[in-house]
Amino acid sequence: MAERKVRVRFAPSPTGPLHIGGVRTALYNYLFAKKHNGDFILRIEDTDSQRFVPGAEEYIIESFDWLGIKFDEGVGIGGPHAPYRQSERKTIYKKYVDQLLDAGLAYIAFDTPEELEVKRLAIPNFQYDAHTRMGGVNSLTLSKEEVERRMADGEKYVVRVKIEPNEDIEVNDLIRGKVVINSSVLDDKVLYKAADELPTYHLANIVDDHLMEISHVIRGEEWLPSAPLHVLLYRYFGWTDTMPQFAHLPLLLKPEGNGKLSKRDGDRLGFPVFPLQWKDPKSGDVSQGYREAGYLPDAVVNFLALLGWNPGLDQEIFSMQDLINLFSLERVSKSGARFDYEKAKWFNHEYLINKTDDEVANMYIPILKEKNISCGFEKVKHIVSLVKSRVNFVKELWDQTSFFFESPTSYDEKSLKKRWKQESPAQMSELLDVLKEISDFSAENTEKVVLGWIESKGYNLGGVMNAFRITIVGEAKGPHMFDITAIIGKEETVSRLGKAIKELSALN
RNA sequence: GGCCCAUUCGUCUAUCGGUUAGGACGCAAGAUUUUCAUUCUUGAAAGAGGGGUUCGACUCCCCUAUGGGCUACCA
Repeated sequence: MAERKVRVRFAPSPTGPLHIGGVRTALYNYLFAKKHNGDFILRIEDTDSQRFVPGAEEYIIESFDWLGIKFDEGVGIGGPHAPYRQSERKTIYKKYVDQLLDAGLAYIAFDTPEELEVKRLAIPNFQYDAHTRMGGVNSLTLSKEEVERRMADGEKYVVRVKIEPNEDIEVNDLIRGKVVINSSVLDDKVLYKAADELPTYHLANIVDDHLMEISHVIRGEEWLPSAPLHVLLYRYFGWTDTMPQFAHLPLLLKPEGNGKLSKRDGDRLGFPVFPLQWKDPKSGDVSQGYREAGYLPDAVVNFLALLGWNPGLDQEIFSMQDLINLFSLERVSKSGARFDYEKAKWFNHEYLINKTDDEVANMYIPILKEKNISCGFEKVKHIVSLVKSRVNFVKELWDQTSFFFESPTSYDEKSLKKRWKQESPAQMSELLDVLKEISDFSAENTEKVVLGWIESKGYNLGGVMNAFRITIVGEAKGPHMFDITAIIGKEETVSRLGKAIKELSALN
């Protein structure tokens, strides 16, 4: 095998937001390219003018930008094989369609979609192939003059590949090994539509991969059945020497139930299936995105990388560079992977606790601003350091820290029942007096004084501290009590305690 | 229906003929803690079924079952 520069591509169709499965496909392509010092190309396959959705292309680019997956060439970047948008390559495809036509490897067909629909209904397992094409309206059954007349009249036609039956076609898949399909089960696929002067996926894909010198085609398993058609096309064009190697990735499946992961699963089970939030331009429906849900891009990448691939190590946390170093197609699994949202959350938690307090504070400050809370950076940083390990997402921080900024407006029932005792009001009153006398309100000093007081009185440590906690936090949760009091300060501590004594005394 | 692909704990997976079948998420229990968490320890939990091949199969082959994909003038 001759040495060939690794060049791979991600070729989405701009028909909507990028599905998380597509993101994984792109990620594997990226990892493979970088591992082999190759190029990663973004090609937009917009050959279906009917399904084009405005904004989808921008969405795709923004998604990869967020995830830190960089393209070397393609739409938005440019490169030696521009243009990278298939709709801008019409004239290129036309030339290759004609080449096939001239060689007798493809033919022109005038059958309308309606006529074909009738046949499909009437004939079981109907497909346009060697057995049925002579019953069609095409350049094989019509005279040359008739074909020319119809074309001159502007009649809409398509170009179909002519597939010879009874031949076993081998596809060498890097993940699955040799896959053999008999050409008789293939149909004469449409390669080109005169109506919009655009090729279909199959033709455009082969021509572009060849022209762009793609060395490996890494795509979803849904393409496996048409892979034989693709190797046939390489053969028809005489490009077998440089035909890329194929690797078909297992699909991402629903977390529960049957079928592959879909947009609706996200809505139903309450998790994003798209990298970024997407607002459908037609319906106005908004779909959740990982970014908006509070995920860290590195966590998403790490999680996705391990969904269908495994380096064979016990380690699970990998940086992008680790993934690049370790990645290999041989270690991609063959069976579909069920999407596990719980594990995705765990990955985010791991990445979050590995962020510095500075980084987390910077992510948290905008959320505080939204709540009209202004607080110095150092103080936010201190608070974050105390509770960071408790959350999976930055936005969950509010739940764990609101009492640092606002005094409790109510007291949690369950906590009261369990921790607010008969003697609590009296003890809290005494504590109030003790606190008022403290001048150095640092965590260390306050703790020393209060614990000393508890001991001298012979009170139960847990009993006092838990009641105290309820008066300050509003419930039985949160970090070390004296860290809290030091942060909110003496005045606020005394005020909250006094207020709670008043409100809670009535209970007993 | 036809064709293709797949099948190890609930989930993601390791194992590439010989292991007490390993790890992680989740779950449960315990420890730590002034609370809640975190953390730590421990536990339950798997080779779809049936035939072969072999001294020996999770691992190789066949059948069945199940799951998935494709079957458009969509990608």
